[in-house]
Amino acid sequence: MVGIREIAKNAGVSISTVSYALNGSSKVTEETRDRILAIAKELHYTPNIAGRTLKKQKTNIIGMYVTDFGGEFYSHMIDGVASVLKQHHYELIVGTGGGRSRSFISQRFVDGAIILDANFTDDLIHNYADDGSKLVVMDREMKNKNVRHVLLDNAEGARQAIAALNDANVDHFVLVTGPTDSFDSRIRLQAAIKQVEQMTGKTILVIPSDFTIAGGHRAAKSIIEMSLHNIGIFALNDEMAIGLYEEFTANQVIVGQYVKIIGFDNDMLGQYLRPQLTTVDYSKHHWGEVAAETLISLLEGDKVDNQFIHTKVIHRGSLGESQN
Amino acid sequence: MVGIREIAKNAGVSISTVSYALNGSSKVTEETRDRILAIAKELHYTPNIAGRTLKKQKTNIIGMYVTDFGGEFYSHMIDGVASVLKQHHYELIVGTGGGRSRSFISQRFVDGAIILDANFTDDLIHNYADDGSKLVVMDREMKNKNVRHVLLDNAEGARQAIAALNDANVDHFVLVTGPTDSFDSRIRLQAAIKQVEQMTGKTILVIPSDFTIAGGHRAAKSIIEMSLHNIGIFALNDEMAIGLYEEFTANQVIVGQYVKIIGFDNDMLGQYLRPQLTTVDYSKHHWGEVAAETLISLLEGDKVDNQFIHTKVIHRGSLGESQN
DNA sequence: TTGTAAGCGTTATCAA
DNA sequence: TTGATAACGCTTACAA
Repeated sequence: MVGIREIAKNAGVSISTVSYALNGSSKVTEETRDRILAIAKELHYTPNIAGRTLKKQKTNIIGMYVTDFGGEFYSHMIDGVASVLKQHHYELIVGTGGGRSRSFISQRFVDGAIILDANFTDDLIHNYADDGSKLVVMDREMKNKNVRHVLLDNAEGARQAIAALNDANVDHFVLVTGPTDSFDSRIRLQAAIKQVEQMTGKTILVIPSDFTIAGGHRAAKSIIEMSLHNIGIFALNDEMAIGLYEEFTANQVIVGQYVKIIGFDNDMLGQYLRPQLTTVDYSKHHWGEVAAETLISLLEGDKVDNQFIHTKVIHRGSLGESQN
Repeated sequence: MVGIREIAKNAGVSISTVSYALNGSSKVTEETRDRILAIAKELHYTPNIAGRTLKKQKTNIIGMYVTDFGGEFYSHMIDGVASVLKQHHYELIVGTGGGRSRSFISQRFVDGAIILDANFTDDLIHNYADDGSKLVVMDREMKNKNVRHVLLDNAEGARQAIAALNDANVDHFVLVTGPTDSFDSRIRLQAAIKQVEQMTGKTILVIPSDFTIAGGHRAAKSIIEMSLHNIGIFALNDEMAIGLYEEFTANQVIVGQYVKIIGFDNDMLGQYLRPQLTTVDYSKHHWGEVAAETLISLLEGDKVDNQFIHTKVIHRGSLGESQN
């Protein structure tokens, strides 16, 4: 490990001069700066971040916490986060709150964090925030001076889904839910029910499920047993919609005709179903960008509000739409 | 930010006593320890990692670098890495070498790193290693005292793929490659050619492509134009195989009959094709585990060799196999 | 323009 | 068993 002392010795100057030179201060002559820079390069000098952090009390690193690293879901979002942070000269590290790396927040290893991770309880987040950490949450509502939420407009998406089913002239509305402890599921369900009631007054059947493909299988079995006609299913996420497809197909129930399905999330797999899955979409990249911008405003002391991300329906055929 | 000084003041002891108590040293009486711990808790004390790092010259954090966060490919691998690191009390952070976070390595922000990221050049990795960083690479061969590679046995996988095609009694072998700068592609291609020659002496057609779905489309078009009969295609990754499927299907060429396809990687999407894609599989989770174990051995100064991960063929129907 | 020295929060050596 | 103090690598106010 070569540090500024060694460079100073080699250059025949003091460590402060080295520090000034390295940080581009105008206090040193161009000549000494060049000399020092050359020596630093020759010695493969890289600043020790621990030393700097200790002094500056700031790492310029942002932590992002996700429940797991699975799936393309997070991919675009993280890209969005990273692109904005880069512009503002922040570095991004990604971890999962399940590990101990969440302690990076309280240890000030990160200047702030973006949380989309069920491993964090609300209480824990409040504790961090009350100790002064600046946070953005993407999977829950939260009211705290040091926290902002950047949320998908789940209610809007649910209303759009119901409207789309209604446009497809279904007679029965079936809602397949996620787990009860899911914030997204609760909001989507609530908004969907309300929308059906306001829009149509038709019957609503709620099938509790769990956001998984297997959950979709089970839901499809229940639906088949009831042998209703002309039903429209709003699967509160696409994974379950895939499960529904698989089970219906196995039972010769044709999606888009006897049963109409709309999902939520625009999972890539939906494009590989036949007919392709109609779903509620939103830009994950944009969501990430907004989260990052919000966190930076928070860090820089700017006034900033909670944010919402808009949704829209992508029609692909599973409501019986004609495809071009 | 409450530190050990403040705790010391509250407890009426010196900072060193606090440090001992906090670190569970047997030098302090149980009584004072308990008192100090209680005060620390009350004050919401969390150790400042920069201070500790500066003193210990060790962070207990491992960095993992991936090209992008996309897809389920990395997901299982990272899980494998994380599980092993956890056992050894290391923390994992994940970044991409495209950003500046790769400087964490030279800055000693991480004790070691696992690299599976085309953003790093071989030279850069050598530089880090020559400066003393311990590294494991998963996407290239590398000979350096401080580096080990943990690689997929690409050659074995390619031989298995060719053997499977041969068992399916194809007359022509078509190889669809990845980009020429891909290490995986080069090894797979080389081993596949050799295996065809040794096993059969039949004709080999190599179609250069790029590991993408679009590349698969283009390759399929070339193949259709040639109107050969009874051909077996080894797509050097599954994404291209998906592209092949799509294009063949659009041209009424039935996969598993007129054309037989085997892929590589066991991408999840392969299960959604009809017939399902036969492919060369390997455990990504295990791969990650081995990489982590290798890095830890390297960090602890244990003697450790380069490692290889085995492959096997999963038969699903795209070679015309009968499915149960 | 350059140097001296204090201080960031922690650990660890040595003395008491 | 506890305390005083140096040290880790860096930045920065102040002195020269």
